[in-house]
Order: sequence, then structure tokens, then C-alpha cells
Amino acid sequence: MPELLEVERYRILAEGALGRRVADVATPDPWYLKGAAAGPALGQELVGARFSAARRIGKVLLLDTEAGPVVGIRFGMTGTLLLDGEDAVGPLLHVPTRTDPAWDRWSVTFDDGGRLVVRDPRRLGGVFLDLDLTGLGPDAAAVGLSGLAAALAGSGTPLKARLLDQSRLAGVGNLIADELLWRAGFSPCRPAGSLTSGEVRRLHRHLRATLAELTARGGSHTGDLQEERRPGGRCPRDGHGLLRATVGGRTTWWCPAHQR
DNA sequence: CCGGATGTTCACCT
DNA sequence: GAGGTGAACATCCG
Repeated sequence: MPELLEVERYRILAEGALGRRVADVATPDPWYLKGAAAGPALGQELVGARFSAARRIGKVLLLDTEAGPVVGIRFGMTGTLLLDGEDAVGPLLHVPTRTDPAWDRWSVTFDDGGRLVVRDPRRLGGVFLDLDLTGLGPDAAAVGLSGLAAALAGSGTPLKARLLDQSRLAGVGNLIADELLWRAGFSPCRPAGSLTSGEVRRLHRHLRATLAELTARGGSHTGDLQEERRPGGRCPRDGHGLLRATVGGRTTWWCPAHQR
């Protein structure tokens, strides 16, 4: 599920956990604990601590503690966050029901009895202690024009593959990438480094506008292109039949008439 | 039954 | 080094 927009929603939910004292940490699925500090006891040192900030970089949620470690959470495609029983996804998203507590991979219980839970049926995500973020590119929601230009420059890689590369630009997933390129009018197959400075400016403008609009609508799956991402799908702008191919390792839909 | 799905990492190619 | 591919994860949906 989560791309940048959903993880931002999770982050806002997690702000409700700030300042509350951690009474216990549960690791029902030790396999889900990742990174150098992984182990069945990952997070036990959090007991007694309070989360001081909920941050987000790309698709990673970071929970700071005052003096202790930073908890980094990746949600994969199917992970979600619950606080005191409330699912961060909410009722807006048309996703499979993820209500089975058997999919709880990691949780924190506060001394007020409330809980913060990471639930992930497919186990595609992970919980990290002091996650190394050095390989992550600038956040797509905050990146400036020059940052976007740098992420694309000098590469013959397809534009979409570059946008999905989290080490170049963090936060854009498959659905947002297709929606963005459709709105901005660029072929996903266009070599990333072939964009002129004017075209990068256009892409940057559409990146900001697309993220803002999809946020207002409720998530990554609310784009104009979404319903047409299927066999027989047509461009909502000009009615041309959409093309489908694998680009950057992901299923890609685009309009050959106006995306160049 | 089969294929595909919002993600990431890694091994293994070219 | 740069890219590409496929596997792994486990469940749901058409």
C-alpha cells in the first residue's frame, strides 16, 4: 500500500504516540526485525523511553526517542500502522482487510494501556533500530528543482526507473510515478538525463501538484489514471489507448499520444 | 488454477 | 560501474 503519501499519513497518526511512556515492546515475529541491531530483543531498550518525534523520509517512518535509539519502519506494500486500535489507512483506501492480529509484526505498549502496532500480512516491510539512511535520496515531497535535476542528470536509465530509485529520490512508488508522468506528459521510457532544464522544471511543478492533489483525495491510488490501469484502459485526457510495459521492474501504463 | 498487486533487497547476469 | 532480471516475502483478488 504505502507510498510517500500513505507513510505521511502513518506519521501523523504516530504523532499521537509522542510523549507516552513505553511499558513493553513485543516482537511476535523476530524475522521482521532488520538491520545491524536485529534480534529477538530488538527494541527492548525502548522500555521506559518516550517517543519525541515522528519523522518521515521517503517511505520510511522514523520514531525518535529522547536519549535512545531511533526506530525506523518500512512498510513494504502491505504494511500498516495502528495506534490504540485505529488503523492509519482509515476507510478511504480500497484495500484488502488487514484485521488479523496474526499479522502483527512488532508493537509497543504504553503505560496508559494504548498500543502502537506494525501490521504487515506479507512481511515485505521491516522494523529497524538506527536504520542507516545514508543511501536514501532527498524526499520527493520536499525536493527542490535543483535536487530533482540532480536525481535525473547524466543517466540513460528510463525516467520512471530513476523516479522509483529510492537512492536518487525517496518516496515515489509505482502508482505515483505513473500518475506524475501522465500529468506531466513524459514517456516513462524517456532517458532520465535527456530532459531539458525546462522539462525538469515542468516535471518538478507536476510532482508538487500531484502529491498535493493525491494527498487531498486520500492516497496514491486516487490518481486520474488509476481506473484505466487495466487492459483496454484509455487516456482520461485524450481517449487514446494506453500502453502497458514493464519499466524499472514495475508494471507501467502510459499514453503514447501525449506522453513524450 | 493462475497471474498480478502500492516495495525492498540481494544474487546473478550482461 | 551501470542496468536488468528474478527470487524472496504471504495474502488477496479477478
